[in-house]
Amino acid sequence: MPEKDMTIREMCETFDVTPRTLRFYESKELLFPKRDGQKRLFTRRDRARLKLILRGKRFGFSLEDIRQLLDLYDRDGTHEVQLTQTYDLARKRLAQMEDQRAELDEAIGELKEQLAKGAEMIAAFQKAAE
Amino acid sequence: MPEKDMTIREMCETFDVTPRTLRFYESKELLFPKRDGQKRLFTRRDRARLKLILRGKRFGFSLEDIRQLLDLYDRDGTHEVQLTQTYDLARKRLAQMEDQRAELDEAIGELKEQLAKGAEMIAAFQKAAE
DNA sequence: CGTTACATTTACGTAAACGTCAACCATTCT
DNA sequence: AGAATGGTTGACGTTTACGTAAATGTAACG
Repeated sequence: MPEKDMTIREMCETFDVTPRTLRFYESKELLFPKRDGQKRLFTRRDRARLKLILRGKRFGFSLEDIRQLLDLYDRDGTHEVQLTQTYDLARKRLAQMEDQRAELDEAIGELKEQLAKGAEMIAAFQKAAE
Repeated sequence: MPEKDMTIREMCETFDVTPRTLRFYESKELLFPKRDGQKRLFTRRDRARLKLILRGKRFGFSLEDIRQLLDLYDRDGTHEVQLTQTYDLARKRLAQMEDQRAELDEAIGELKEQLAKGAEMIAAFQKAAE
């Protein structure tokens, strides 16, 4: 099953993105839809790439990072050097994310403390108001 | 001890921010330094506010949120309504942060999986290269 | 043939939080 | 006096990931 190429609308519905987004990604050389006259046709390859793009975004990679990663895969995913580069970038990103998580945890902790104090104050007011 | 007012430089060193940042905060009505002629003099009040601003930023509040919170405190921190509003905003923000942490955890988990796969592939290559 | 629906390109707009000049004033050291 | 130091006010630049508007095209429906 070749799973026919998809129009921009179909892509939008399938991946929950806007047309603007797809055109933007094309302009950034993240996607390379074929053309039927003027209209874009997104191939299986484009769909695969888009999935990776969206996943990458969830990971917090920038589009530029993602482009480079995709290019690495494309150029020659079978070379160890490139695999290793990709791997290293991902590991760095993971480290960042874990740092971020630590900070977030701290902030959450602090904010909870503040909230506890706030709750006390409000309670005091309500008592006083009786 | 009135702890003399501070110049912009002193503030920068004390709080590790740039002059631009302090002027920017003033322009956004987050700080209200006095003037000695042209020069800004940051009072104890400004320092207190700046601390809150920086803490707020760590919590991920926008400057606009922070400004509103500071205004609430300023206007009349002794009214229950306003306390409650502040409290609610903080709780909403906390909820956001916890959502964010959940997403981040998910992404970290996924990325770790990917890394594991990647590590396998690299290992396979290295084996094959022997 | 007219309308409706959906497509295209180009280009400017947006948001946040400052950074980075430029040009100038005011001390103050030498 | 000249130079260095540090302050000031604009005002434009930066970054990222698109949004939005304008003008135009194309294709199917009735």
